[in-house]
Amino acid sequence: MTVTLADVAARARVSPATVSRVLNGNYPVAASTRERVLRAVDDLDYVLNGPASSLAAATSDLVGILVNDIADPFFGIMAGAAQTQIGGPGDGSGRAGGEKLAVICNTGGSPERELTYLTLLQRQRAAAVVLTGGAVENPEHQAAMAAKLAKLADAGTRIVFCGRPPLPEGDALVAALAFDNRGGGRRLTEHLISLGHRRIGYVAGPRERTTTRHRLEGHREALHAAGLDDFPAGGGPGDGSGHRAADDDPLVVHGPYDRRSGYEATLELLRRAPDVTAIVAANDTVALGACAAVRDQGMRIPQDISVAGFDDLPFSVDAVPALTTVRLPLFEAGARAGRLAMGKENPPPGGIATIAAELMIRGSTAAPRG
Amino acid sequence: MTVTLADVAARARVSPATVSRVLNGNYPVAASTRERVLRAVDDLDYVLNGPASSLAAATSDLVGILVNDIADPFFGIMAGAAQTQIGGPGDGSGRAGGEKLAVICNTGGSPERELTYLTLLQRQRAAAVVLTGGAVENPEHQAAMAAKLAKLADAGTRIVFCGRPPLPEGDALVAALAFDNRGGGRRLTEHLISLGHRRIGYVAGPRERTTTRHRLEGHREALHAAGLDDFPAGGGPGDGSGHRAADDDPLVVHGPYDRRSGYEATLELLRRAPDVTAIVAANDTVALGACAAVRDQGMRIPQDISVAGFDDLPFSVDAVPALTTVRLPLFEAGARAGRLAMGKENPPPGGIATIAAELMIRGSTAAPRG
DNA sequence: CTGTTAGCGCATTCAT
DNA sequence: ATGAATGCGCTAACAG
Repeated sequence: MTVTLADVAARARVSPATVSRVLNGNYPVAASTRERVLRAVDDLDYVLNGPASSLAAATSDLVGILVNDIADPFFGIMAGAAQTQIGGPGDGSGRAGGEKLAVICNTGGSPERELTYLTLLQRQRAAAVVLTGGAVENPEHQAAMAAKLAKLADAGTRIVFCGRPPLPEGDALVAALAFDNRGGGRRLTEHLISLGHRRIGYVAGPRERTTTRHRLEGHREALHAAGLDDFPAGGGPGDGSGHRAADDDPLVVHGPYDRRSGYEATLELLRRAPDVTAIVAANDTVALGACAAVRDQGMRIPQDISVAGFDDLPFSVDAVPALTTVRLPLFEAGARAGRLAMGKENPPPGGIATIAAELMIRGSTAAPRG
Repeated sequence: MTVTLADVAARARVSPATVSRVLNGNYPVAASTRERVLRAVDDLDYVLNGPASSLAAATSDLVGILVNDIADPFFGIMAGAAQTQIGGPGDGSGRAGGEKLAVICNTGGSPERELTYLTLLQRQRAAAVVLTGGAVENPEHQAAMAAKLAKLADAGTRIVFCGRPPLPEGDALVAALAFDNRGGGRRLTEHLISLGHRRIGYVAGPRERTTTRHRLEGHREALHAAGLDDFPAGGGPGDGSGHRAADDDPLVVHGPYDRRSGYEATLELLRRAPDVTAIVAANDTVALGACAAVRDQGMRIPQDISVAGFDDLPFSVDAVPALTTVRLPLFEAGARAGRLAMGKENPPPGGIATIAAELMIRGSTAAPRG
């Protein structure tokens, strides 16, 4: 019924071993033989049995890409970019040669699902795993992740972090591409301060996420430097003290990275502190919700209140007014992560590269009135 | 080095077969035995070898989800929804039980890559494949797809179409969920006509895509019914005659489904026909570009010109003014496709279900000026 | 309910 | 440059 490598060998009048060699291409084979085999493959419409070859070779051509939320373009862009480097250009024949199969796994931001996917990928003997987006800063989960990743690395799976800082104990990694969330957050708030804002609301992302913490820390650094913080700016990375401080700050509200959260948090912020003249959102999607809330309260952007986002997703430039935000080179980072996963590119020195964030000043921010 | 099922069996003092049975859970095993095995699994930190079990069982736990562009929320939402039904809720242990691994494959809208991915999935002996989004209407490609899908189906892979019409010869399919693109497009243009618009520009998607064709056909149906078409409304589905007609229509411009295309096509439309009072875009992303172009020309929306989109992506309600569009229940459709792929839900009668599109009238459309 | 026995289809030694 | 033989780790009959 199903045609196997042996069938191809028979038709090409060679041994199975030879067929295997031409298919994998990593061994010298006479040109004439190769051609005969290839013809037999086409004639028989043969498709390699992936599980069988993975079993024999003890490795598969799967590359996993873990994302928090694939419906969010932030992840979609990175994942799509990574896939361009992994899937290979295709030879146009639809025949599928030596390319890898990039598989995007949607964790929904849940630590459990993240681990489950890693186990599934481990089970598949994945060639590489790319982890995107902020990590959950829970000691237990971090330990479990470190252990799991170490096991994957042991089994020969390449590990790449993209837009996420490496794990504290992370030696089992090929490379990490970390976004400069803190620097971006700082420059964004500095911009607002330089415009004359003194009371700035902050709609933060979910707690216990590195992305959330770093962006917020950058914000507070800028406030602190300007002497605008009623609360301490928090300690160094990972000491956790920043959380308590932020928890007490009435100008900071936490919520998920979605539009609705931005809307509601902004309403709450406006209630708590009607004198805020600017609102910084954890990302562009949240900022869109913030804009809607501001408008629904009868205020204009930026005349009555400035709003800023983060990421510079494609729709941000089309917001009205266009959104001031911090651009992250998501596509480039994703592509680079893909190349690292494929071993096409050498890891950065020290295993970690920090990717710069660029302030994009547009129409949604302006000097406060009066 | 690597722990195998035999090791677990030895430690649990049972046969390998028994371990296999508790792991797969599809066979009666005494509770006490099961517990012993499970403990051994935990003690040894055993992870099933996917390739080996797929080889032996002649099927894998992979489910492929093909999308045109994962950076586009249109696909991200469907894919994410499908994955919620496929990945399983996870048992919170990170241990990975019987769940499937949903893998999202980004074709970039390229027919070759689509076929390549199907071959890769076939190679992996995927349990199911979900194809999302519009299909390319190229006879050669359609034939190749039909052949490939038939082979997959033969090998026991379940096939589900989501937001895409089934193939003409498509019998090798479990189910198709098709969006009512034509009806949605028609109602949208009817709405514009009822508002008083007579000259309506249309920014269409790429040619040779079912989605593009159906939406455009709906538009032209509405025009025709109102006696507003200078050109024939095109024949029935698939006869291709609609294309030629549309090609000659100065009020229709084709382009990719992205913001930039919307911007440029709108400029072109405005140049060709300065008297248009409304612009219908192929989707919301394109509509955003159209809005930007309209504004850059110094015109106001909707006072000077109305703009409408399609899909009702999350950001559309936050556009200013909020975008009139056609809502497609992307999440629900994706989830249903996921359930169909898992065999959790029965296929619709006749194998195909049409999913209704709902007109969302918002601020970006209004009556033309006097 | 559990153990025994055979392969699943291929990549790789080792020969030649 | 090619062929022959071996085993990857597991599941699925088949017994018991």
